[in-house]
Amino acid sequence: MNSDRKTVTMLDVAREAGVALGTVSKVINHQPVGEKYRKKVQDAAQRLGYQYNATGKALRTNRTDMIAVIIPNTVNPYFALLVHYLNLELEKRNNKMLLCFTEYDRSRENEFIEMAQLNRVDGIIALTYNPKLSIPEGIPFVTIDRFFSSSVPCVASDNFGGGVLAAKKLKELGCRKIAMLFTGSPLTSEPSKRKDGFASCSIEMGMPFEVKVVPPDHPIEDYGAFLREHFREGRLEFDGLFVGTDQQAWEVIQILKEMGVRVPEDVQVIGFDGIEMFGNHGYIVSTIVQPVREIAEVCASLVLSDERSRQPSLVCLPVRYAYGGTTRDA
Amino acid sequence: MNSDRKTVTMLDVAREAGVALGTVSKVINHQPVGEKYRKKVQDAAQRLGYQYNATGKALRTNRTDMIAVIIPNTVNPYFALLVHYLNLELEKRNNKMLLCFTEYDRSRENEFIEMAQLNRVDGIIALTYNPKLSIPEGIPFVTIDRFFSSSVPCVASDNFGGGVLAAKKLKELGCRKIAMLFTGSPLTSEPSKRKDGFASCSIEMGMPFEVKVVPPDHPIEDYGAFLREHFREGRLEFDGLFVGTDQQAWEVIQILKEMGVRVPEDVQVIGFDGIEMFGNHGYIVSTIVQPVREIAEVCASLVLSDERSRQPSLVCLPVRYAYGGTTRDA
DNA sequence: TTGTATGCGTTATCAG
DNA sequence: CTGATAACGCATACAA
Repeated sequence: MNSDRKTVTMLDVAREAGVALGTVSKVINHQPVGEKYRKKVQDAAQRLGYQYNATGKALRTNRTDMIAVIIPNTVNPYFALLVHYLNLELEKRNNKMLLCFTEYDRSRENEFIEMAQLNRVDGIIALTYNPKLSIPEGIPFVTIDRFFSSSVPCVASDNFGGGVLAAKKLKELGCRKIAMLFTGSPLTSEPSKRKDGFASCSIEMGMPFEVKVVPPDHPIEDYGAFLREHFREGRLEFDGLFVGTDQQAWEVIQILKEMGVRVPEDVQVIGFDGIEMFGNHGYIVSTIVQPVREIAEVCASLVLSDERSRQPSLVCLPVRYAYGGTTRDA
Repeated sequence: MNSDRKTVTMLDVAREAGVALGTVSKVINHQPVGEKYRKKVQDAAQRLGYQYNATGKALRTNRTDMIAVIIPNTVNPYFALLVHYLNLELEKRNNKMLLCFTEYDRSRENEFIEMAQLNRVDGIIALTYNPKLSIPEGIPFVTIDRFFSSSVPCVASDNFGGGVLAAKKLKELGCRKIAMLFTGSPLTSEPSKRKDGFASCSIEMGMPFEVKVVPPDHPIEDYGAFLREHFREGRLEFDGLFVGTDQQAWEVIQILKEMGVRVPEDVQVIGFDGIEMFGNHGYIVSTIVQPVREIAEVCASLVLSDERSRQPSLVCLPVRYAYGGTTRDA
């Protein structure tokens, strides 16, 4: 019964097989080796129950085949979807994923970056909120939805175009006066362009509109207050609403219900993100859908790319509109 | 401009500080060291921009402070919540989380276990579906909802008790004939006890009941067929339904709506899990709530425990009932 | 092609 | 309390 007396190393396998250590390494790593040797090594490895040790390789090569993903959490369905596809794309490229949840804590964001470096991850993909994020130099770093500098690639969907699309769609669906509700982060992030596109398009179309930006702390209460201000004689001043995210759109709809405003009869609502009930049971609101899969693919591809120079500094991916029951285009 | 010419090591710091390598290691690891030496080392480290390398430590100590979590995905809200709390508890104990998504693929489950071992994780927490899971010997292993053997700790909520609670609640809410819809995995898993508790309690209470178990492939279609079989003269035979999971309960309710059966007026529905809309906006159905936080806590605590022997082989955590709009106890 | 020897950065032992 | 030195398991340049 010699169980886990001592861990079996490549050297042990080499001795057992009657070959040299280097030969074993080559067999394990699928490098060209004489067929007889290959078999001898494989047999010996089998006999001894040899198990490869990735920490040795990591130390030697300074590569871990591991990418750190830094994200607020996975409870938010959009983040869950993003993580899902990121994992898929990383796995496809033979990389592991080290997941770090920040819970929107800015100091944690920096701590995780530090931790990831200590653990010698091969790269970092980050969706963060700290405007003063300390982005390391020597390691591939890709951000989602946050532009820091031209040397740090940022991947985002076409937020401006999404805002334009929402405004157009509301007009097309017969709206006469529309509003956008947006929660503004202090950091001018890519998502803030949603309101810019909305405003720009509304002006161009000659559509009466309003944009309400509220601070990130209590968005829903502030949205409620705004809506009540514009609610007179049992009627909402707007017949079309574009809300910054699907979740907020859903929350706004709850408020509207309480006010006795019907959706989509009295007011049509469009959100942003493309969240589906349970991931595949239809959109929870009419929405501008982010191309999550493509975003993940570009992130993985960029962070693992050898070409560190001459990388695009901002990648914008196209969005699309989808019906979700809160507009009148069934 | 000497940027990343060469990575700074403890030896470099030792030389710069004029002390020995061992001393540097002790300072870094907060071991007792003369105050003067400590300062010298810290200054030198600062000056050189020294950065700790965890791969060296991993090789030397064979510990990575990393726990692998193996789970189908994070798109399912219940899994998302579980991962959320697992991460919290692991982080609290100074461990990193290596997340592996199986997408219910049984061979992948085993591959991830293999991968985790190669990477020398300190332990594995797994929620899997392969009855022939290859559980390694030399590494702490904790399962969720699946009992394999008394040497592999399993953490689950009190599924039997949850089934009892659901039956009791339905009776209490005035039901006269009830049914349980359950998706059975080929592996007799802990969750299957939900139906056992339901049946046992119904019998004891003298409540007419039925249990419908369908294979995991097309649960919803089969549920629909079952419901239509028991739908005669515009009326459902049951006035109370207990469904295996919240998601399935939600899907069943969609089917009932299409059939013209009103919830909760005509039939009351109770699910299982305790899924909330966006994690904190109220339960999506009336439900038996799993103590997710406690499950995560016990998992983390068990997998990191030194006492490998004399660990409980099955930990059952208490559930509770919560109203979610699909019963008549508003 | 195969074999040998060295070093990756850290921890731990053991003698001062 | 400090300092020199030997592993940990692997990859690779270089010699055969």
